[in-house]
Amino acid sequence: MSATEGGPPPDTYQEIMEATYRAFCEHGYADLTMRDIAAQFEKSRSLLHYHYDTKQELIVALLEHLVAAYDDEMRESLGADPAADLRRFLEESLLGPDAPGFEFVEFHAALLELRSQAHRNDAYREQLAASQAVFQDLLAGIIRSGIEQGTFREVDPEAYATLLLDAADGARTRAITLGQEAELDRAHETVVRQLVEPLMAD
Amino acid sequence: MSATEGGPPPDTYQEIMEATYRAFCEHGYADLTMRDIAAQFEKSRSLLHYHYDTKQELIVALLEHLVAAYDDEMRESLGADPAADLRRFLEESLLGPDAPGFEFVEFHAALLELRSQAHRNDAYREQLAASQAVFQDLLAGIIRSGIEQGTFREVDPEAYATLLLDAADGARTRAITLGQEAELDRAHETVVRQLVEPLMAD
Amino acid sequence: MSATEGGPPPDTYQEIMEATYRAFCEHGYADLTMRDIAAQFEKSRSLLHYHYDTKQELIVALLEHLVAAYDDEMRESLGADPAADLRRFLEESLLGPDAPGFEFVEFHAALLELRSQAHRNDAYREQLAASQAVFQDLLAGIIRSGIEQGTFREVDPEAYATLLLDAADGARTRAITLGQEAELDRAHETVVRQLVEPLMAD
Amino acid sequence: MSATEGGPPPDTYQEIMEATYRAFCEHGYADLTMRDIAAQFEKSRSLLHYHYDTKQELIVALLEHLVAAYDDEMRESLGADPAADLRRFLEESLLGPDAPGFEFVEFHAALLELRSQAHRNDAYREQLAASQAVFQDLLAGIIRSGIEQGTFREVDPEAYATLLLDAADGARTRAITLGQEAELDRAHETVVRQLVEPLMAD
DNA sequence: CATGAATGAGGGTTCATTCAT
DNA sequence: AATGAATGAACCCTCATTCAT
Repeated sequence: MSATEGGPPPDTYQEIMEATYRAFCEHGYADLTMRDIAAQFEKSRSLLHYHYDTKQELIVALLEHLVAAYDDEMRESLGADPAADLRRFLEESLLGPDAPGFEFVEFHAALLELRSQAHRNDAYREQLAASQAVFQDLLAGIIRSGIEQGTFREVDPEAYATLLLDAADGARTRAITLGQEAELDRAHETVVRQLVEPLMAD
Repeated sequence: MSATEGGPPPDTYQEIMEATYRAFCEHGYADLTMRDIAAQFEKSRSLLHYHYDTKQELIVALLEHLVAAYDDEMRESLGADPAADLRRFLEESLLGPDAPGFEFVEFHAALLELRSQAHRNDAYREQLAASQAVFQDLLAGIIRSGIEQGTFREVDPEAYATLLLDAADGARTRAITLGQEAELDRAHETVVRQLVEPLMAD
Repeated sequence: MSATEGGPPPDTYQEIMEATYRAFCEHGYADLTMRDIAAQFEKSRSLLHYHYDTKQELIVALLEHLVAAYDDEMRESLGADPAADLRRFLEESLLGPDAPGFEFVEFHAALLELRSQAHRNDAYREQLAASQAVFQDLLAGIIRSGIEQGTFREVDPEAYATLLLDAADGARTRAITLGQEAELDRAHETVVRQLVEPLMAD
Repeated sequence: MSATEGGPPPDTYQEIMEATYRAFCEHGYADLTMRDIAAQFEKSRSLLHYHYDTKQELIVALLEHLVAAYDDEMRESLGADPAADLRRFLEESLLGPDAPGFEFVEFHAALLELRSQAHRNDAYREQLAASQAVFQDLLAGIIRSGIEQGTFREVDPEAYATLLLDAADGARTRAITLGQEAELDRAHETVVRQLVEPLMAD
């Protein structure tokens, strides 16, 4: 971070995050240039560098921004019915949120590009690990609740949560990379049948 | 393809594929330059362009090369015991083949970078779809055999094969991108317990 | 100069000069940025521009500041023994003043960078010419005294002063640019033997 | 050096050196950009980077080129009369060579800018030290010859050569930085009177 | 006086690709 | 078949300076 530390003023921060997000979805990560981001931004390209010394720093800031937003949203979405929570989560994860205007495929496509760089990039890796932990904790919590309620049979909540996330992520990655969006529906059905239903007690 | 159409002479072809593969594993896909590939190649950088008009064409040739090799290998690996075949496949998929010198993590890390480009790149997408089909057919075949033998309970072989591949791929992606290689073992255990064992009849 | 014309208030002026001087010695002239100077300054970067419209103006102010200080110091250092004065001057010029904490090499290295810009920069050139005149007058005065006293043989005081300054400056430049600080001692000896001793009457 | 090592083809090498030299004299060193050099070059800017990886490498190549040329020229210029050789050297050094079209002031001004960077730049420093050694050896050789012939009185040839070079360099630097080209003539007279004439035997 | 925010004009370098032989 | 030479389009980033408060 530059500008004597402290980050951009709130308005500008919002504008920058939104511009970066739009450019991220539109161009993906690999081909994303500072010019692309600036083109989505009302102010100057220099100002991006004034607040974020490097392109990577800006991208990391976007990740932090998104992770924080996810985290907030997740906490609110918990209901009293673990089975319903689980289903809702998988729907959002594979079919996308209802939110209109959310570019599910574009965003996840770009995110996959970024994730593919994480193993060589400490800053990205940390943010992605945090993001993963948010989902993991949420799902494990739901499963644990279900077990305690007697709704779910006894499984290792952490391991089962991971399995669900991996299966959903693998399917999403496949559908997006191969351009087979219809596979998202099929995968959703399969995961529900083979991983959620067997989880129900009795 | 350029140069009298038909591809390089066999020796040169081998050298180019090997050089490209080495550079691919070493630099990943995103940062892979023609220079990097040429550096692994005894002949000149220009010669790469003589045989393959564009960088993308060369990468596609590498993918074709790899897919063909996989395909051959897969067919030979089928045994008479579907449960054992399944286990072996998952081991190779998550823990890597026994083959010494195979850089499992590096290769899959690079491959993920490439896959993340596929949704915008028809040529990559086709090759990756072919590769996916090879695995899909193999696994579905194993499952179908198991069902016919009575070893496995009745499931949709295609859908179940996909689920297994997705779960394994999701786990591999997670382990590699987050730099948590130990997770490969844990994921392998979970997949066997939650997806292979429940498949067994009785 | 900006801001109601007349320069910064005395305290701020001192702080700015000291900050500029420190940055000048630390970074040299060529790589000196307003950021570097501000980093040595307690107040903000903008304040520098408030008091000095341009970077060049600030550097010129530093030169004026230094020349004035030299001038004062020089006048006080004159003694009654021209030969001793000459020797002392050459010692300071080539070996550095006794003053601890004076970064002889760093300062002269930076100054040389600045001098190398003077032929295209009127403002720098004027300040450096003034500085040269201070030394020239001082040395010529010493020599003239020596001749009048009969200590020195008859030479053109102005020309001989210039020769001494040139020889010392050439040697200092050589030692600093080539990183051969030991050459300063050798050059001092040579100048004394070949230019000071032959000056003595008899 | 890039381009599989070995340097540019001779024609291109000449063109690059000449373009770099012209740009060096025209813009000086501090403000010299790769674009400035390319503007003096018939071919593309990229080609400069093809043969010389960095700007610094190109500048070093120019220095090598110039030092080699100096060296050749110097060896040929030696005559049988040490006093005449010395005079001729000082004339060239302070008044410039007869060569029409040689931009004495511009070149030395730019060179001074570059020399002022040498103390932080190993590559420059090495080249400049080599250049200094060429002059030093030449002058010391002349003086030694003169002593052996009995033309000059006995002095330390190395130290006296250095003194001559330093005095000439100091004067040239002064004249150029202060924009007082007339001082070159005066300095030449003074050096001859105070340093060459006293060197003559008897 | 004093500041953080904001800008525009470059500057060096990289890279896939093409050309000439 | 094979090569070294050459190109042009971009890209990230830096910096002095100005603006609004």
